[in-house]
Amino acid sequence: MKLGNLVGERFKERPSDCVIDSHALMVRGAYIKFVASGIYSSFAPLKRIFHKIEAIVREEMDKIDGQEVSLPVVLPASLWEASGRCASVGQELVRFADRNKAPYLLGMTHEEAAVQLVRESALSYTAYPFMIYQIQTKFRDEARPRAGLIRVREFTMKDAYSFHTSQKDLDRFYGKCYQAYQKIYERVGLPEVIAVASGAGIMGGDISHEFMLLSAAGEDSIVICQSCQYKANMEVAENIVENQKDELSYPLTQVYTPDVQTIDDLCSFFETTPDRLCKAVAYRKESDQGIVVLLLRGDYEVNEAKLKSKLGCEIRPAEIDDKSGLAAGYIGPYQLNASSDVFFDRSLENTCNLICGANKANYHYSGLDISRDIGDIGYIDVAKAVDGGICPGCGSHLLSVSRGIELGNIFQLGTKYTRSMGMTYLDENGQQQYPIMGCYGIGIGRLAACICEARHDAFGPIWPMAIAPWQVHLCAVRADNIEVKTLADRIYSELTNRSIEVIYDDRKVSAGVMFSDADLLGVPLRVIISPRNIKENKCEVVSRDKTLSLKIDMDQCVETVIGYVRNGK
RNA sequence: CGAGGUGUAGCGCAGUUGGCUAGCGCGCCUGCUUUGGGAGCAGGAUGUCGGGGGUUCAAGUCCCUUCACCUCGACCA
Repeated sequence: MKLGNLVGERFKERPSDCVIDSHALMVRGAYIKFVASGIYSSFAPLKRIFHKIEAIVREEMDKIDGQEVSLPVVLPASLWEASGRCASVGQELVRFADRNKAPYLLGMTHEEAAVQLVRESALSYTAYPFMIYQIQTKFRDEARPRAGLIRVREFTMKDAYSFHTSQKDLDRFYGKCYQAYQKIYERVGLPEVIAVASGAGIMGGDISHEFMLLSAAGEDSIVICQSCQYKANMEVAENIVENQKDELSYPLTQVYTPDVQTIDDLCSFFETTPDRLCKAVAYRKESDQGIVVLLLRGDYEVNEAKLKSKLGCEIRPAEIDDKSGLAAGYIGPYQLNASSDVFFDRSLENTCNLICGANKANYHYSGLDISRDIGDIGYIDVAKAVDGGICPGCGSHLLSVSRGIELGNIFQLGTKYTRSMGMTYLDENGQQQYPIMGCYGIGIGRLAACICEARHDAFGPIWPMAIAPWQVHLCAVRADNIEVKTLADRIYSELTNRSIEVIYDDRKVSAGVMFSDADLLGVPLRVIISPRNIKENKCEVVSRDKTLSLKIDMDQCVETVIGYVRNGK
């Protein structure tokens, strides 16, 4: 198509509310148009990118025997009541009533709808296994959309659901899907995406992986071992601490510490380091409003995700008042008010001579030896893994913590949904069984944004050939020159006739404008027809990533370009 | 939900202790000149100053209220 007809205004100034580059470039290049917080319309270039990504996703899903289906966006609330999620999921689920006041909701994930679709169609074990998938709009009323297309409320997602008659078969398929995902990220131009072990979140289930692009703009923390294959989301990363007890355990001694509350203050007061402190953090459980006190070594942070899953309920930081019986800033394990649940983190195992709060204002203890002073207690793992920490996989001290953007996930769901929704089949022995499920998601828009985030320069995105909105950007520099125009028109129609996707710029604008717009559109191959080139009977073929720049004879132009396109240049 | 910030033309912004017809750059339209990295000159169009209420002779500016958006946190497949 001709660039002059492409609707959408490109401009050079960076929009003030864009924090990350992919967002700024997508606005500047007229890929997206803001509609409301976390809600965008897409212009043609982005829609074309979506089509290509979706085509790749479809191919890879079909290769592992996926069947594309379509599930509704609007679902009756009763479907989610059956699984229990109507109650368990919070405000991100949009609920509304139809004209008859019947409750409905907007699908944010489709396990229930998937089970509902196939429930009566797979009554015999011979129907298994199978996988259904769809590519569809989801709506999640996120508390805080951000970063352009990275975190939005309305988005397109490929979601897939597989059904199996044994854990072994689910394991097998899970592995195939894992590989299919890696293939997808490779094909769309992000081979550096890694898989990390993750938590279940609202999906429920056991084993799960997230596919992550390491990026400073990421919202997740990822723990990676530099020496083995261990990779995990911070939410589930095990934290291992190996302490050596001092030879001498000093007696527990109360010390007057006026107005010394923070870790920093304590360290300077006692002239010591945070690892010699026993820190206390208090939470309130949402389930019964009970207080939980967590004790951990002063140089570690609480991993609230791990704590939540240990407690099995939501938590929030406890506001410490008089009623709680806790002395804010001076909480310690020794003679702690017994009305709280108390947990000791692993980081305190095998320690002595610690400093801790004395449970009364302005006093601390020194010389704490937990096994001597508190007794024989169990330790749990609720601290955040740290840079340089011990790897649970290989035991090296080579853990590093990075930021990452989640580009997809795969879950083993077990029978949570089939059981709650009464989906059964008869096995070889005529026994009624619940199928075991897996589910697999990829956000299409977020993937496009991440490709832009990972593949751009100061002037615009550098789209990989496989997903670029067009394959070739044809520039007729000085289109007012009849010779240029005639030649460029001819090249355009020849390339188009050979099924090459060409965006053709024959506007009567200066070269600067033309090239800047081309940079913003990020098309991988650029062909330049200009009076200067025509004089030598040449045309120019350059790549957006600047790795290729050649002048070739005009009559070889079409073949050369087609060659590069086919090679995925 | 907590804390902070911003709303003035399509975009980026200025607008002082309230004061005349609300400006600048980019973009847009017309004409002429230019033409290999966002051209020059001349002319032109475009504003409920986020909304509502108030104070005042007078409000973009002060007060109250409300909405939207952004950032950090909380939350989150």
